[in-house]
Amino acid sequence: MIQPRPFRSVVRPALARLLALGQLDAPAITALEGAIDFAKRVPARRELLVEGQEIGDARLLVSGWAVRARLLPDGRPQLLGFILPGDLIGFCRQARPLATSTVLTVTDVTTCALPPAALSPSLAQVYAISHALEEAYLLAHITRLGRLNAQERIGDLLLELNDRLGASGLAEGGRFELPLTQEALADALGLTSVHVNRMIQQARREGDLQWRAGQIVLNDPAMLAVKVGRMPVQVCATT
Amino acid sequence: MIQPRPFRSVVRPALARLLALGQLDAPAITALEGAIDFAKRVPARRELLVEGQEIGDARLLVSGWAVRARLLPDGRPQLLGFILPGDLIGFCRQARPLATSTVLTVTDVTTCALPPAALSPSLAQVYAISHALEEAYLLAHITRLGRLNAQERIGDLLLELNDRLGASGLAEGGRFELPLTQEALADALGLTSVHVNRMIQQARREGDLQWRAGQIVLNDPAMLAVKVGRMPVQVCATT
DNA sequence: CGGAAATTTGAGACGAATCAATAGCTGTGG
DNA sequence: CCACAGCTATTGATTCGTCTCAAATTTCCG
Repeated sequence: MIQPRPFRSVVRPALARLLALGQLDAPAITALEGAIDFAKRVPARRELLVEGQEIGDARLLVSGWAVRARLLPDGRPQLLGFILPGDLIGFCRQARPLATSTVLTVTDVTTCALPPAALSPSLAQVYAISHALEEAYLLAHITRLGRLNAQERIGDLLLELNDRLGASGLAEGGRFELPLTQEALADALGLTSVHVNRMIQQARREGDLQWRAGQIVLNDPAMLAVKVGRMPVQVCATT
Repeated sequence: MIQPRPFRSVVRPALARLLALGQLDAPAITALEGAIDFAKRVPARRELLVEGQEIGDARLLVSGWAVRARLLPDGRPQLLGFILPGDLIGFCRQARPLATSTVLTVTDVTTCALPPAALSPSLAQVYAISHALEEAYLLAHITRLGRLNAQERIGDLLLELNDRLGASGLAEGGRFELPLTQEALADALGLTSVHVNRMIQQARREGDLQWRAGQIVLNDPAMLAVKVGRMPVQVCATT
């Protein structure tokens, strides 16, 4: 029998992530599955949005990783946040919005059109939660940069990624794919790649993590969370 | 003749700021003026929202300053962003939202209920722009903490405050009230108050600014912007 | 006027950056 | 299948920016 939806297994994480944010009714799920079937591939290191340019229609990241980044006058980038499967891209409410940051693909990626929120109240609610979470991650990033030292920043970011990927089934037991170079990590964390390297090695020596061939294993996420003073994220009350 | 609206002069900045964000139709302005007439006073150093607790109805900051902050386990606060007259407080779209940060009054403050967006499309648009701007300021803050040195961080933040206060008429020609201690500045910028002090003095010596009795004067905002590599903020296309 | 808060100053320590070089890995073409 | 190019990761030596601790001074406010 021919498989009608070839990407189904790849697609599950994005859908799983949205479902983890809140109940979705049948029309919403149908619309999302339909949209995902028409997902388009984009190679690594391409611009999905450019800071200051007009944003077209919002999209959903179906698979792969992207980042929000800002390029400084001196050429060095500051990575503002990571966009993972199930995250929205360019979702805003004002008319004729301009991108406040550049969005770059990190890996090969698939994205699809975002079904309109008007389609279902449950869909609108999930989008709102997703948007609120995105802001919460920005706040967490400010705190990381403002008050944590290098070792804590790395640990805290990896824990956030572990949590977020966990919601879509892309992380389990502290283990997940991390398609980032140490330099990219440095650009996110306000450090140099040399120093990130030293701190990663220290974390390895201290038994906090393993990292080989793009695979991260956090040996004890709960313990690491205590070590770096991490706080959980929640944006709405669950009944 | 008796003045019907005693706060009118204090109130203008908040209204001016909203008008600066976009056209507002008559019903929207009427509703805002009406809401502002019932503004309530809150003394300095009170919590308007508490991280993790449910947010009630959104409010508008009419006068005074507030901050979004996160308290770390070790007790030190990280200030995430400043809330100025005309800014929204607790504006979100998801059901039963929880505050992602604590909001503290810095000075004595007045706030009023936020007229519902449903009242007028122009009001909804202005709220959306305000919300998008708030996110843009978070991104700017991440960049400050991630890639600027102490001197640049201070200059860049003061320039942002100058721009934002300028939109409501509370800053003019680089001059504005700054009701913050050097310690608060340090808590926002990921520095110590000792180091903020030294850098402020250096900025004074270099002729970049004056700061006496809570009044800041940026001697040459445009030049300072070049010096710290500052980028402007814009969130939607103006026709 | 008195006391608390905020600012200022100094000396020394430490974390992270910088500069520079080496080693490992990946893919590509001959 | 090997050689080479170009990233990515690793290591070392040194410098620099910011923190820490401590104390003095000024400003603010009741």
